[in-house]
Amino acid sequence: MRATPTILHLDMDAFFAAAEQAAKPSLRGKPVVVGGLGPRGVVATASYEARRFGVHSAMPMAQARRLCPNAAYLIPRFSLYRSVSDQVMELLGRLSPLVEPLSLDEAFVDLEAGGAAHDAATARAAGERLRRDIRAATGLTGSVGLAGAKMLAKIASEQAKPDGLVLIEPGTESALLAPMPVRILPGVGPATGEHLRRAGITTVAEMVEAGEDELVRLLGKAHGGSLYLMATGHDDRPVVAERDAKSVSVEDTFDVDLHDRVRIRTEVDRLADRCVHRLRGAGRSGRTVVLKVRRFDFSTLTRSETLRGPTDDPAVVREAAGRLLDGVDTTGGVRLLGVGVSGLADFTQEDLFAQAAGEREAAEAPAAEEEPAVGEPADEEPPALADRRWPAGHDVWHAEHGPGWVQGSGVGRVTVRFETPYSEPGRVRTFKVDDPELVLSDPLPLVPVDQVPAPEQGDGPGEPMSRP
DNA sequence: TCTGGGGTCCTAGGACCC
DNA sequence: TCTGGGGTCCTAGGACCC
Repeated sequence: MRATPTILHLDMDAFFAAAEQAAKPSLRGKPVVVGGLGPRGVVATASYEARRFGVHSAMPMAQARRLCPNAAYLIPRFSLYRSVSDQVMELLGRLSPLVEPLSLDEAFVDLEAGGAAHDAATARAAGERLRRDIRAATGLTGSVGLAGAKMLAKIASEQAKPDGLVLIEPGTESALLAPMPVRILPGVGPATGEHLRRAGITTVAEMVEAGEDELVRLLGKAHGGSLYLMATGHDDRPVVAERDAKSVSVEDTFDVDLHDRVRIRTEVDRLADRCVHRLRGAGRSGRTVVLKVRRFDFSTLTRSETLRGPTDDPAVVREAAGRLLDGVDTTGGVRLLGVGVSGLADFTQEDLFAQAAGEREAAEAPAAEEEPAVGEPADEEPPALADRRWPAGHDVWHAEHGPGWVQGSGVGRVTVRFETPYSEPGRVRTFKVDDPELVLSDPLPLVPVDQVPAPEQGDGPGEPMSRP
């Protein structure tokens, strides 16, 4: 806990939904819900317009549709969000070398470490300038919290939402926290909240009153102890940049439960391959393989196996996952399967081969097969025109009408709205799904590249996304 | 049409070693 | 030979976060 409010927490407002509204003028001011569109999808982000209908993150999509039938329902486009996030993180990096991203849309910054602020006034100025720069570079709004500790900076940004800034003056934290519900503290979720409620504790003040020993008795040593510190406003956790990932995992929830043992096995194989693909993309290998199974009744189990040494060999991970699956009863059906690798090490199989093989005739060996980039489709035949998918919200290009996005598709037709981030709301046209004039395209930058203010020094605000 | 996907950290018991 | 204790690794599950 420092005496100056120089820890900054940035949280972008309704990030995925706001990015879609920036990309699609016809959706601005309207309810937008981003999430999984399948029968078991959930809401990732709801725009503020949709929140007024009671729609919120993690809500089943079916429930959201009942509450807000007229919203636009869109599939997440992570490539777009990642590129906007890169621009935002680049702006944070100009404030300080100590930037700790928490997700695509959230980060802590230690302003003091970067010399960007040394007291409340300079911290506030830096926060306001950051908000202006983010809006200029991305067209989106973010909320800023400033305080002398991480926890309080995060609470401040929450209070600042949307599109605001809140600074908590050091010395005022205890009074501020006292009346708040226990759920405000990071680490108090549904279970802990209920636990505390049964003990008659509903506010932060009551946690302080209960005392450390009582919280430890109720919640355990580590959890109780750290929550007592939080409740009393003590939080000395430093801002730490760039932590290495400790595990990599992939999982799929199926539209309908799987019963067929052979099918379950092939899905596990595919998940193992996807997991290894991501692992290798990160230049890592791992020693422990984890299989996750969620059954028809939502009960979830994991089985793990630790190998003799780290691997990034898909066949090895497939076989380990397969052995683990052999020990799992799947009668009744399986709704989710997952494969993960932990115990990560910093080398890949290629390194091992290179070491083992020494300098053995690189020219003689066939070149390693090129892996497609993470998130991109493998090197396959392009689908036949009639088999192409038109995901809702995806950008397209039409030879005659230019850039637009998929508003919907079905019964052999695809509906496209022709507009761009910089245009007026556009017109809708409908085409056959096999129209050769129509192709999927990459997202456009939310702000025209030539209008992004140039940085004072150093690199530009990230690569502009490619145009079709 | 009930409940995603990607992570982190903690606890607790048993094996194993010294 | 019997008994005890501590440390580390592995496995499984659960809470929490975005």
